[in-house]
Amino acid sequence: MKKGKTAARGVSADTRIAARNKKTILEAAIGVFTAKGYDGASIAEIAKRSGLPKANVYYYFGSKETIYRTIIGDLIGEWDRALDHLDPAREPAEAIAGYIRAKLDFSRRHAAQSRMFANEAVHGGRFVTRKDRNHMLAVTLEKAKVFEAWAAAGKMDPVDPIHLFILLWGATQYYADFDVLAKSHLQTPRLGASDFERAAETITAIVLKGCGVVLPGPAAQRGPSRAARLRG
Amino acid sequence: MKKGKTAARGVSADTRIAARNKKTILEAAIGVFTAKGYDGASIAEIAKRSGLPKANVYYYFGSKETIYRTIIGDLIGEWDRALDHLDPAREPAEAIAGYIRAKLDFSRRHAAQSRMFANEAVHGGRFVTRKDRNHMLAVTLEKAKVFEAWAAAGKMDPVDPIHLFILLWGATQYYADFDVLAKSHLQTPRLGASDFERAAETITAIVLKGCGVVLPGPAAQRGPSRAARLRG
DNA sequence: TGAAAAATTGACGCAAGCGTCAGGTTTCGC
DNA sequence: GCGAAACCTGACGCTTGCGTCAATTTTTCA
Repeated sequence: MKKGKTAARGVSADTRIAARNKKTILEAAIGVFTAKGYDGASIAEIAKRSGLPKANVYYYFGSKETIYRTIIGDLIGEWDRALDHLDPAREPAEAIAGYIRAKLDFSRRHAAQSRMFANEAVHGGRFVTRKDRNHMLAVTLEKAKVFEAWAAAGKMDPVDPIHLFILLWGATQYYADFDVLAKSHLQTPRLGASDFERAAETITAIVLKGCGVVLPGPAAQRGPSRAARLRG
Repeated sequence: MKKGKTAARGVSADTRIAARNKKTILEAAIGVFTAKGYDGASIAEIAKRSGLPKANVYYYFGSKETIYRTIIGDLIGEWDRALDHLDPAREPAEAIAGYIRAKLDFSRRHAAQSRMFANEAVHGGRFVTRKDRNHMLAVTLEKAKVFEAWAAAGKMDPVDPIHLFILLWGATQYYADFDVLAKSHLQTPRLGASDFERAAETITAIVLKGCGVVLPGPAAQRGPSRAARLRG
């Protein structure tokens, strides 16, 4: 849009100073955007937090929107990592458990970005590019096929894969996005490793059993997965 | 905080005109807050949407914060309705199924407020009063006890009740809060009744089975619930 | 070492937003 | 009908915020 002569230099490789400053600015921006939302965030505050004068922030990023988009774009690529766990070659039990744990772990380590993304989605994804949108859809559909393949192989119930995804996403995001509520419900001043551990156990247990996931191999424990233990 | 002589008249009963205008303003405000967030919303826009001059908005509500708090406060009371389903006297299968359905239904009918609340929570609940906070916690703990009672009675597995709650909340809120993502994943321009129906079926099936909920009565237990079929 | 490129910065123009106010009009109770 | 209360509103003061600019300092590298 804007293109002042001092606008960010786009593609050319960053010098060491540029790389450092950009990183500093983005980190500060994540904090401010997370706390205030897009509209509520001010460049002045981002500048103050990063210890640079406002004009210098504009030197590296042409506008507030550019900073925001950069962060969102960077983040979307990161979700993929957790999804790698859903590999069709693996057994669903360990794959799904791995995904849940990775997703929770990511939410915990990158709580601020998670909240930023949640905020963005709540407001309709104004700044998510068509490309990012398509990427997310493609990945989702690809992984949905994995669930279907497992079901076809008799390794789990034929659950609607998209809604299952939503359930997994919703349950795991909660701890980062609604941190303040989770802390209240769990009556702790801060969500610690043990809280996430317990969350992982609970979600994993319910989902695996709820989807009738068959435990693999010679493992003895197979629980009442398939044979719904209903009284006769 | 502020207390101009023309501030809202607080407790005194509203006249018919006051009631109508307040309602109009709140409805307009919900739309604006939902779209832009607290900081992004401007009184001018709320005024324009409600067809009243800005000064008139200030006549009824002393500040932006007052409007916002009013909406949030009104909403919190509404969650309780869905929770009424979790009555310890009922059988867990139908109680939980009823709760899931009621929660999804609420999310669907009050999507804007749901998103507003999500936004508020993401930003740390700046405007949720201590009282509202305590109320939510009390209600949650009370209902957690219901799950525990069912488990003690052998009607379901001893699942961590708080984390189960979070799973249910997260899964059901998703459709309202992250509407834009859900539409993308489900490849529909608009979430319709059938989408919510399918969501309810999937979540209910997974959670009931996953928590080992025993189906009650002599009624023939229909296997893995209504096994969700795969979409076309 | 010296000139070009990169980086830094204080100050500024302009727009939008919050909340106020004074004075007018309508409604309501009696 | 009439006075008081409720309601309405255009205009204004003041602050915050986005993005710009011109001028200066620092870094790079040939």
